[in-house]
Amino acid sequence: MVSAMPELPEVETVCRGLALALEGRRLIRVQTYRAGLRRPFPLDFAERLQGRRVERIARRAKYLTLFLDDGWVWLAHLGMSGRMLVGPADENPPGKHDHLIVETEDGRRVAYNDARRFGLMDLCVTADLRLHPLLAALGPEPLDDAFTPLVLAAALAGRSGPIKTALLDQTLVAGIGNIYASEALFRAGIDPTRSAATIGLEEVERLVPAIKSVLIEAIAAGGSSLRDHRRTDGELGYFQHAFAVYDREGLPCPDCTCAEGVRRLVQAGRSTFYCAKRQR
DNA sequence: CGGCAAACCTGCGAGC
DNA sequence: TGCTCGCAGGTTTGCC
Repeated sequence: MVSAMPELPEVETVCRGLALALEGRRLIRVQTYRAGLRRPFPLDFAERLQGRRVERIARRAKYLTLFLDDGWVWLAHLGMSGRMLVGPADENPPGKHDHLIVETEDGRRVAYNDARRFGLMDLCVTADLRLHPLLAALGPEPLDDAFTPLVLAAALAGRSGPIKTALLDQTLVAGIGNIYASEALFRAGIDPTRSAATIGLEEVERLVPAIKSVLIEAIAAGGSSLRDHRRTDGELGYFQHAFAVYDREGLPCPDCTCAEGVRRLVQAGRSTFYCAKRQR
């Protein structure tokens, strides 16, 4: 069994699990159980996957890219509640919210399960992948060496909105979501409500390593399992136990025991968690 | 262009 | 036990 929930570390965890199950394998059976997710599946989606061998699986931001042997790429996004469940190919009927099931020549089965159906599937010619409308505008990968303080500082300049909201903008840097935005700002000691443009270079020089370290540690932990995320082997990720502030309203942060504890506020409709004493 | 609210859809936990 | 409300990891659209 496998699955996921989607910020960069969770998608990376799913990517690695899927690679173990599918790379080098031919898809001998593909079945969809509804017309699509947040948008319709591509025309003849199941037929176009059927019989193809999966050569390689990679991740770009929160997207999974499965490279097929006919020069096409299967592009998948997990939305909020999407999982990839890996198991033996048996005769079990599709489970509740299973929307797509593939079976491999060596007897494995991967079910895409997504209660909220915010996920997305598409097909794209490999040569055009970088130009795909969903990928073309994405910012740098935060774990790439090319993602440097100078790059982030340039992206933040001129943005009047809060730094926390800016980190969620996938065109600025791709892959950070609501959990890791709060956690990275805590590590960097930066108040999430500050205007992005006011974050000085020395602060950006703390923020970039903070982003990288929290993502790397979360990947090593198999991601964070709050509600949905599972690893490919069915185990829970455990990084949620390492949260300093996320979902910890009123509790002390690791660095201080101020009476009010971690604060929660809403920015652009999303919860933000931070320590007012530790973050300035 | 920037920023924000709402919408997409279902499940779950808290409170009554 | 059961109902209602609020909230949830993401992205897109539309309005100001």
